[in-house]
Amino acid sequence: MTVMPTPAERDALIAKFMADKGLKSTRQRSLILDLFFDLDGHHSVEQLWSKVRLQDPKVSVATVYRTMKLLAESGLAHAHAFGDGQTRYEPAIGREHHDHLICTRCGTIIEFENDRIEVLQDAVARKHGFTVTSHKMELYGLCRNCQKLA
Amino acid sequence: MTVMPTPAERDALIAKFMADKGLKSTRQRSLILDLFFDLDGHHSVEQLWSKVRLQDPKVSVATVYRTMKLLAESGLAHAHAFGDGQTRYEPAIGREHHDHLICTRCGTIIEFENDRIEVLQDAVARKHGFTVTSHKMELYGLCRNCQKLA
DNA sequence: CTCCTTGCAAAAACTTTGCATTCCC
DNA sequence: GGGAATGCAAAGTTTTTGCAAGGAG
Repeated sequence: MTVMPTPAERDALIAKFMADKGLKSTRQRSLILDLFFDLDGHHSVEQLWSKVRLQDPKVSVATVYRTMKLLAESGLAHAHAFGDGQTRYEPAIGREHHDHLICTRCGTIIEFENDRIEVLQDAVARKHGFTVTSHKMELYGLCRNCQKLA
Repeated sequence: MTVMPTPAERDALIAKFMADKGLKSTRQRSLILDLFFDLDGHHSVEQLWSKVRLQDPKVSVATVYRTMKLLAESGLAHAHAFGDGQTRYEPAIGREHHDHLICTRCGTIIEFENDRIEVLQDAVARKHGFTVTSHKMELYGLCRNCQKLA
């Protein structure tokens, strides 16, 4: 179900993000966005910063924090708090919504999609008068491999 | 669906918790547990500490942190990270599992239960070879009241 | 030229920890 | 009495912020 946007589509979304927020395009921001959207999975600011520094050692971690916060506010990234103390960000462009299965032993994260669950979630929200803008579902347990080892 | 345990049942669960972990019963711990299990909803350590101090101003916040961590490890409390920077704890005794609708504007949290979603979650996990031990589902959006105001 | 953005370091917010003292059992 | 629990303060983590300097439009 994953629909990768073309590079042009991606750039258009990023350009819209900049325009909507009145942001300037800077060397640091472009670098951070390029690296971030090429990543799969869920990355802490620290992890992202380490990749950024490989290409430009002078970018400060504060800039990465500021950029990711803006991205999350605008919906181009999703922020997750999986239980370790860090916020992890995940690209939200050209992807269907999905949820997570998290192995509490080895940390493996598996993504899944389930339309029927989404439908039920919407129904629940409506019943309570909520307009849902986003949601998170995380299932914690043991993956196949860790069940054998435990 | 909420099934309140009798005070005796609750004390039995707490006693088991103490015994299983080899913990001693202290004045501070008893006070913290009593107050915590009388609360509804999701409370930060800071909030809980402020209630504890009303009855015993000398209890330190470190003790509350330590106690809540033990409780969460033993399953008598659930820890949540709802996106503000704090861990919130919620009593897990005598309650059916439930999930949360969170208003991103006013912070209201509504709890709900939906058996059909749970069934689907289990099916998804099985398909990926996972044994699920717990899960979280959070729907973020605007509550009825904030929709009018926004 | 103007305002936005950055880097740096300091600070803030939350949580954990070391250690001497106190308290259960 | 002995080991566990506590209080206190210091330290640890993660994230935010103030401000002077630099950069984009």
